[in-house]
Amino acid sequence: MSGLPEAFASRVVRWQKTHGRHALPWQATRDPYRVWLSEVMLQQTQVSTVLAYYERFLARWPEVAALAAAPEDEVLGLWSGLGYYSRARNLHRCAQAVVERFGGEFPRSAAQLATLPGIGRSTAAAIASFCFGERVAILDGNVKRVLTRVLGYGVDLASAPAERALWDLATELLPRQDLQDTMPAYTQGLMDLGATLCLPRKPACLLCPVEADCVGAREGEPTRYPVKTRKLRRTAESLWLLHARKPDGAVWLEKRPATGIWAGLYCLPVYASRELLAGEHAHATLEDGEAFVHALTHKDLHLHPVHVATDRVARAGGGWFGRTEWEVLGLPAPVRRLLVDAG
DNA sequence: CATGCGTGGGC
DNA sequence: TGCCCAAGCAT
Repeated sequence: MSGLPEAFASRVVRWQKTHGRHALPWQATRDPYRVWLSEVMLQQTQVSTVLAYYERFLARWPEVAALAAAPEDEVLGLWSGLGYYSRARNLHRCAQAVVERFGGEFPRSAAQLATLPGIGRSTAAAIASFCFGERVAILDGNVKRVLTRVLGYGVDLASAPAERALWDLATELLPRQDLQDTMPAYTQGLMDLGATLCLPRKPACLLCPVEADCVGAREGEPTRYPVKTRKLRRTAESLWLLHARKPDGAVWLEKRPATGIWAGLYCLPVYASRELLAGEHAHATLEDGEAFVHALTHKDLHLHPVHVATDRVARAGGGWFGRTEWEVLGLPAPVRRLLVDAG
């Protein structure tokens, strides 16, 4: 391998220390609780979105035992709006597992971390490398882009063998010396390269510390990587939302089932058709609100609010919530928006 | 191995 | 504007 690995790693480390990001609120610590909290929030979520949520969580639960002792509904309430809500429920379960299985201290190896709920291979490696200097590779979206370009790795990562091979290559490229110092900077450096220079559409190769190593740059078309042949197939679905309000302004909400969309959140009653909704409220005067589209990654949800003024909803498992009550619940973003707009 | 799972931002 | 993308994981 012509000595590429060592040169590559030290270039990334040196660049991170001088040109990488150092001011993010979860970077000034090796406390695994804070690093874990940030890593889970950052899964498929951009830094700018996470910042406010991270500060609120840390202020509310300064350590893992406090989070473990919280009610799940309160965790979902603070997570509300961040998306991918299974992360919040796994976060809570993980905190409880750290307390119960590990006496309140996060385990110090990536292998042990990966046994905890919501911590997969990449998140485990991020925590272990940042906090404990372990020599383990992360492979998130940013790093996949950086490494496939540097290596000229032209196999579609949708195939599992291709992704396994890239994990192996990522491991070979890791630093080999002075790991307590180099591993945190290397891990952060790959993320920073992907987030600030090695961009999806317009990579800034002239500023890149590993341009000399980069097959994609040498070929003249780094944006060819990563290769993606599979096309995203979008679908659409219509849902009707019963917006029942009492004269005092309270709203009828139900906790959603533990699986599927918005699992565990509080929500207006959801129906697959106008007829199903109307059939359940034959005696009430229904007023159709303005439908709107809520876009998910794979699906457009066409949401149809149906307003009804009543103080009786004949459904099991829900309840009336006044504004100060529903404001702090975990609500789907479009439902929160609808309730806020309705006053 | 493929799919489901949120939301917001960039171009 | 319709895509693509974002510090992925669980099933």
